[in-house]
Amino acid sequence: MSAENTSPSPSAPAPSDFIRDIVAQHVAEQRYAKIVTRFPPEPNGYLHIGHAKSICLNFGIARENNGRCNLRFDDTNPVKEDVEYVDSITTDVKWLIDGWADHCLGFKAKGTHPAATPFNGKPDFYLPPVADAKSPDAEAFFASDYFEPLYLYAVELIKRGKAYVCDLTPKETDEYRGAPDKPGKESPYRNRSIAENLDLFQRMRAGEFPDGARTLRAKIDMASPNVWLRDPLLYRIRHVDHHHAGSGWCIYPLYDYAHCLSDYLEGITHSICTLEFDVHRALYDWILEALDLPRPLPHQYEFAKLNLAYTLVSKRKLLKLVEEKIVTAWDDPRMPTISGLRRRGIPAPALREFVTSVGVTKFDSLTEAAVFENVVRNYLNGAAQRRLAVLKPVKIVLTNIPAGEEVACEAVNNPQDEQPTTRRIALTREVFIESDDFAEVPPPKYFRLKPGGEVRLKYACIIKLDEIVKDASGAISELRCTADLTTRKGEPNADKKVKGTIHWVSATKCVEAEVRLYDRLFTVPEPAAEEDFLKVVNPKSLEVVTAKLEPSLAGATLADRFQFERLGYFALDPKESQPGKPVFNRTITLKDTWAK
RNA sequence: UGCCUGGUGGUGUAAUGGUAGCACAGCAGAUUCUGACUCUGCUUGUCUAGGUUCGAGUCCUAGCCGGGCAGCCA
Repeated sequence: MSAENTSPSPSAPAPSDFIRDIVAQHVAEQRYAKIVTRFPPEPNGYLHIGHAKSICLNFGIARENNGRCNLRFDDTNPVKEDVEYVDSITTDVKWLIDGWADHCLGFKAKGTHPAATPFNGKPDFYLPPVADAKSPDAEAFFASDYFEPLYLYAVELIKRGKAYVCDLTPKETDEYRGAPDKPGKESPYRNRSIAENLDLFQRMRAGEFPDGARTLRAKIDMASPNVWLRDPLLYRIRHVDHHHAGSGWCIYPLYDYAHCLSDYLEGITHSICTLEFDVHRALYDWILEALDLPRPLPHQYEFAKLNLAYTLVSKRKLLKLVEEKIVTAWDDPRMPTISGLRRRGIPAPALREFVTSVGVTKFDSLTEAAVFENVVRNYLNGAAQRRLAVLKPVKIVLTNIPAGEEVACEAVNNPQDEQPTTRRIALTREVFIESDDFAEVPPPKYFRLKPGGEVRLKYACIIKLDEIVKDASGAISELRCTADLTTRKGEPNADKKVKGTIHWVSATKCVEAEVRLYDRLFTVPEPAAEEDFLKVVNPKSLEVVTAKLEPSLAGATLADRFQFERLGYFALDPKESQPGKPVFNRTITLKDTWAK
């Protein structure tokens, strides 16, 4: 990959969008010493394909500008969060950016916290220098590591008369807020003295009050047309331990308060989020300005999140699919989670290519599934080794080949390679072909095997169907054919043309494997728009078969990507495949323009 | 009937006052030892109405339509 090529794959042009335009302008005017972005997931679920878009945007901007992108857990709500998710998210991010933007990944030394350090004569907090993300002593950033500075900033806000402790109940707070088209009402606790606020806030931290009894609120404007400016809550009381911060706290900051200050502490320059946070930007700016902080302030930019046809990207709904056992787990290969896509066999560069190709705008769009499928096929077409496999076998007996004889054939590993390599496969008396590749009563324009018809066995020779043998129940037990060995490569009739070429495996030299065939999880393009998305789950999203594979597939490794010729792209299941007992997942089918 | 934001072929996206382009999808054909890939051709678009301008997808005004926002979630 050339140094100036900033795209997710070596061949595509460097991406350009309205956010990158803004960053480019800031770089041109040297507004910041270094471009620093962040990816701030809440550890309350697994990352999905929508997050992949955000990851590629944030890390992409970092790598294109010799900057950095911090992985920061936005873990301010201990009630919903868990270390299980911290681990899965870290794994997923690293997997997605590996070999592309891993050198931009901002991590810190394990266990470190910001230290109080004056800056330009003002009190401020400094983070330790970033650590090598590949070191075992490094970890991601955590908003919960900033609880102490955040608390001190809140005290400062109180001292400046810009925050107060409010005793309204949750219900009252709601009523006082008013409605979008109706101004709110000021809290009766709004004008407490600074001394009283300081005392109360300190006692909130000390644990003197029960959950929900008091909050810390910003003093802004209860009549603002933007409801997020109507004295928003900054802190709430929660007497629970925190998965990362431990047991030291019973007050926890809310998103709006924690996020902008976390960005500030980390020296983030461009804080990129999705459209629904647009109305929060005024609050983001208000908090930072109210504190009169000494260093350059971060700014928030919003883009439209990814919507993909036939898929859901709501953590709540994805969790429901797991809980209802509609899928086996968060990383079920049918899930749009990053771990599910990985398990399905989608290569990280293909995922990056896709989420980059849809672009970055403020337009709420719905991307067709075909776009994703095209990118995956395109990538795999170049990357996958061709192999022969039969999913639903029908036995063929080549009556003119003696039992025990092996006819050596040469198969191409990948015709897309500039210098394709080959391997040997053996044609034997008995072989399996795909049941779809035979029709006793063929439809019009059927190119495959039919009574009295000829077809080529790929890499081998042309065969002619002589006889259909059925068992007592009328089911086909075998097809007796004659092989024309003179049509093999290198033989006199090698160039003989037949309409159909089909795949096959030797019945005596093959290996068996479980193969999982996946289809889309939902039957409608917009499952999220359904009143009950569980009612549009595709009942046929998974089919399991015992397939016959060419022997070389017994040596498949997790990193391998295969095209089972004429069927699709397949990869070993990293979770359930065992040595000697392989399990393959179908990543995606080949395009099929043959009318079914 | 509040605030924010957006509207370019079927879908997604580009054009930053100067030839509406690209990708995917679709259709037709060529090629093919994968009905894949590849190649060729075709269909289809600036929300509406005014205005500014030599010239408007782009700027202005009004309207229409869509999305988001009223958690002690993020």
